Parts: sequence; C-alpha cells; structure tokens
Amino acid sequence: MTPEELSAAVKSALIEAIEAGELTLEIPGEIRVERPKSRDHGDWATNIALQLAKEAGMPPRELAESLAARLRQVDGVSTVDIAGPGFINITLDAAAAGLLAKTIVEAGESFGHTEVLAGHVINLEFVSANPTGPLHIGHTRWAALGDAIGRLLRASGAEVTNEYYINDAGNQMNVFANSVLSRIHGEDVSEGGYPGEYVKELAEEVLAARPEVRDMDRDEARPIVRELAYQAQLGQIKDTLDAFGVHFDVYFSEESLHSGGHVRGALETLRAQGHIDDREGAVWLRTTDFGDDKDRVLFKADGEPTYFAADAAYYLSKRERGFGEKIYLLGADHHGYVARLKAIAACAGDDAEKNIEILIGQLMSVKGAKLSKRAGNIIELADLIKWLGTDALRYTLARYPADSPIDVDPDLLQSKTNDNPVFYVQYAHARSRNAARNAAAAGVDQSSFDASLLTHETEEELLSHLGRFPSVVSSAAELREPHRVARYLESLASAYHGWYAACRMAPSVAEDGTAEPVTDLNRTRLWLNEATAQVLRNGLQLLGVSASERM
RNA sequence: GCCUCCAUAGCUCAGGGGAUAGAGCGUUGGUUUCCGGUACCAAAGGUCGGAGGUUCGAUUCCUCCUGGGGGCACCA
Repeated sequence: MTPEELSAAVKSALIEAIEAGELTLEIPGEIRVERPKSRDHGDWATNIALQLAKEAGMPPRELAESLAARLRQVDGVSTVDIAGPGFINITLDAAAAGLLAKTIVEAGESFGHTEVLAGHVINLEFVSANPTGPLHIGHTRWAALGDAIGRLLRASGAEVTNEYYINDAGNQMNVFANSVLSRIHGEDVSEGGYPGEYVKELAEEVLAARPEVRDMDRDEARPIVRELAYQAQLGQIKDTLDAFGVHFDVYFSEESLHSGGHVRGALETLRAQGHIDDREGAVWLRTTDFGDDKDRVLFKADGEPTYFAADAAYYLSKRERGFGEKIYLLGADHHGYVARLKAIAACAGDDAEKNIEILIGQLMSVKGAKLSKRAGNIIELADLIKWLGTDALRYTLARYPADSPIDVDPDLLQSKTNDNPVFYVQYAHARSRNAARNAAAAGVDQSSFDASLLTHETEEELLSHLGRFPSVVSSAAELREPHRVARYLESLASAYHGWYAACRMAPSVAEDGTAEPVTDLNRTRLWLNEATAQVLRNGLQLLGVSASERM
C-alpha cells in the first residue's frame, strides 16, 4: 500500500463519517499522510483530525476516533491508534507494506511520476549567459538546479520548455566583435573590451573560416566577424552545457525581438494597456503601478530601446507562445529585477502572482578553484567539470536550497566515504547492483514474491522510505526545490545500507562450502533490492546524476 | 537610505504549523570468520540569534531588534 492509497482511504473515511452524520465540514483537497519521526508512532500518521477539529466543531480526538474506526476496516491496515492531541497513527500489515517492492519494480522508471502538475504549461528560463564568453561559476548553480527543476516538473506532469535567452543584441556584441577584430590583427584588446585569451581562440576560428576578413576594411569585416565569433562562442556554451547534462529546448535570440519588430510591438501593446508615459523625451513603462520602486525607461531619449524594453517584449513573446507560467531563475545579483519583471507581467494583463515566478539563487564558490587565464580571471564551468566531474558538481549543487550560499569543498567531493553525500548515494546503488549479481550467481531470481516475508525492522524501514518517493518528487516540483530529492536519496541510501547490513539476500554458505537452498525470502528480498535500486536511479536521474553498476 | 537572503549541535547543513528539533563530519564506545567494513550500530552534544504577536499548538507564519551575505543605473 502506498501513502497515496492510504491518503485516499483517509479521505473515504472522512466522506463516510460525513454521510453518516457524525460530522459536518468541507472535505479538504489534500490529505497528507506522513512518516512519523518515531517508529513508535506507526508506519504512517496524519494530523487531519487536528486540522479539521475547529471547522467540525468537535474535539480533535473525538474526530480522530470517528475516522480511526473506519480506517481499521481498510484492507491492509493493521492497527490504527489515536495519539497525543489527535494524531492518527497507522500501521500496515507486513504484506500490504511489502507489496510496494513489487509495485516499484513493475513501475520501473515511472515510479515517482505523478500528475500533480498536469495541465501546467511552463516556460523555464535559466542560465541565459551572454554569448560573449564562456560559461563560468556564476552560471553553474542555476544550470544544475534549473535542469533538475525542469526534470521534476516534467515528472509531475507539467509541460515544460527549458529556455535560454541569448543576449545577442546591443552594444556589447559590437564590443565583442571589436575585441575579436583586434585579435585578428594581432593587437591588444582596447579598454572596455573582452580581454580573455579565449578571444584569441575565437579570432583563430574566425580566420580559419574566413581568412579574408583580415584584409577587409574593419567596418566591413565587423558584421562577419561578429556573426562567426558569436556562433563559435555559442557553440562552446552548448558543448559545456552538454557536458554538464543540461538540455535546452529553445535558444531564444534577443536580436530576433528587435529585427522582428517585437520590441516596437510590445510598446504598442503596453501603450494600449495604458501603462506608457512619455516624459523628458523618453518612453517610460509605469511599473510603479504594480509595486516597482520607480518607473522604467523603455526607449531612451535618443530613441534607442533599453535592455528592459527587450525584457518586456520577451515576456510578451512567452505569453503569446502559450506559456501560462513563466519561471525565471536568476542569480542574487539580479534580485533588483524582480519587481520590474513582475510589473511587466502585470502591465501585460497577467497575474503577477500566478503567471510569473522568479526564483533567486545565492552565489556559490569553490575552495581553491583556479581562475582561468583563458577566460580572463573567472572560474570556467568547463574547468570545474573537468576537475570535479559532472556528477559530483551537480549533486552537490542540487542538495542545497537555492537561497543558501554554498562553498564547495573539492577534497570532500573527491573522497570516497560517508561524508561525501554523492558518493554515499551512488555507492548504495553500486552496492545494490553488486548484491544483485551475487544473488544471481547464487541462483536467486525473481520467480516468486511473498510480501508477508518482509518483516525485519530494517525492511519495514526501507519500505516506508521507498513509499515516500512520489510525494517527495511532487512536493519538490511544486516548491521548485530539488534539494528535497537529494536529501531523500541520502536517507534512502542510509536505510538501504542498514538493511544490507542486517538482511542477507543470497543464501548463507556453511563452513564446508555448501550453500543453503534458495528460499522465497531470498527471492523476495531480491525484489526489495531491485526496488531500492530503481528508486535510487529514478531520484538521481531527476538530479542529472548517473547511477553506475560499479564504483 | 531602500530592497533581498541568511542566523538551528564543536563544524557543514536539513527541517511545507504538530508528538521527544534531525543528518553527515568530529568526539567516545561497539559490529555479523560468508552478498564490497568505501558499510553498520550506539552514546555524548541544542536557550532553534533576541523580544513581542497570531494559533489549541511556532524552529516554521507576522512585526521589531541585533549580527552577517548580496543588490540599487536612461549599464549590458
């Protein structure tokens, strides 16, 4: 029996009690059953009676008793107790609890997937690094978290587009092109340009493709150089993201907003909505109507659009493309943008609470990381991946909430002991594969399954952890908090190691070398082993971390 | 000045209004001659920064204070 089924049973009990006239109240949309902290409190517990006592106008314990009496009749429920102020503690039959192992193995990769976010069409924008240089440490955290959030949302039934906004417009691209041009001519990059060594590499790439640009007039060469260097740099960014296991469905060009007339179009749309002021020669969006601390300029007095104008046009584009929810993942250095982005949504006629969501992530650092001379004294993501590996990096970034600053310890990430969480979890999986190989060699197969045999304390513990997985995934998706999955995997790994230490899966071998016969207990435990491995794999997959057969 | 995030065990950190606040490390003491000891079990260790408030109940929600991180543009 899964917690979801139990939750449904509690709901039915509630409905029956209402129909029997024992109480009057509205049925809550969601009834949660949770795993109690103490095992003395049963397998699962719910505080529903405490929550509803006021509305029902009856003491919580009395309400709890009314529900408990019905729950005791449910198939698979062993005991139901009322505790403390009105908690309902439920213990399942060993067989009902153990059946979960089979359920998981049969569900395979889809175990943990739900439909809690079905119908949500989400645009998830993250990274969006400027295409004028390589990805660096500042992009790393959101690359890992954003990709994991996308996976969580999809696993929960949402339709998600991972999107990367390319800032390929504006003066910075000319500065970039000039820097490459300087390198093409063997000159130093002028003040304010891009000084990194990688610009030399880009210059070489450009020259290899179009040697003639060296001899062209610079004004003539600039657009060609700009385009080629831009394509080369964007290609490198995509390669790095690929190595990091991060996938984008759409790379959206800022330039296309300008050339396609969408920036001007956005102005007209917003003007029609009545939120535009013309003052001091400039065109302003009255964002203060919606909580921003000052109005924002869309078009400067010289007639040029601001970056903010493109932001507005981009938001409208997302809206027109049918995304009900637009999620932005921004670094803490961009938190000043929150109010104005929300104001754009409100000016466009959207609900700033529901249609736009802006997540702010704190910065990260890595102890002892070397600055890249190539990229101009920043720490490159590509270097971090080579140094620490995608798995260690992604897992570490995924295990902390985005709003806590982190300082990654490279020594820890490379250690192969308990204190390295990524190792601990991956080792649990590798150990399960090894155990399965040994079991197979000993003749243990999955030809029979008897859930009632899974009675050991550590088996009950392991099963209850396994049962939590779907709700961990769905709540992580709803809260946009992948770290819940990582923390869960650590507790699951711990329960697995505990079980492994206490319960043998392969038959024992006597002193004279003869093996005990294979029993149904051996076979059933193999199912449990496989179920755990499946959940570990599914969880790691959501974080973009691999699960290997051996370590 | 304004905005924002944070403050929980010696350290690094979890903790979506509920029961005795948890994990790893570190410390102390243990563990099955057999599936990987790269593991497991146990003990010690807390005024949840401070003060109010909401609530049957607050580490959790609200306000203020203290201490720390980050941020304020007709830049991109």
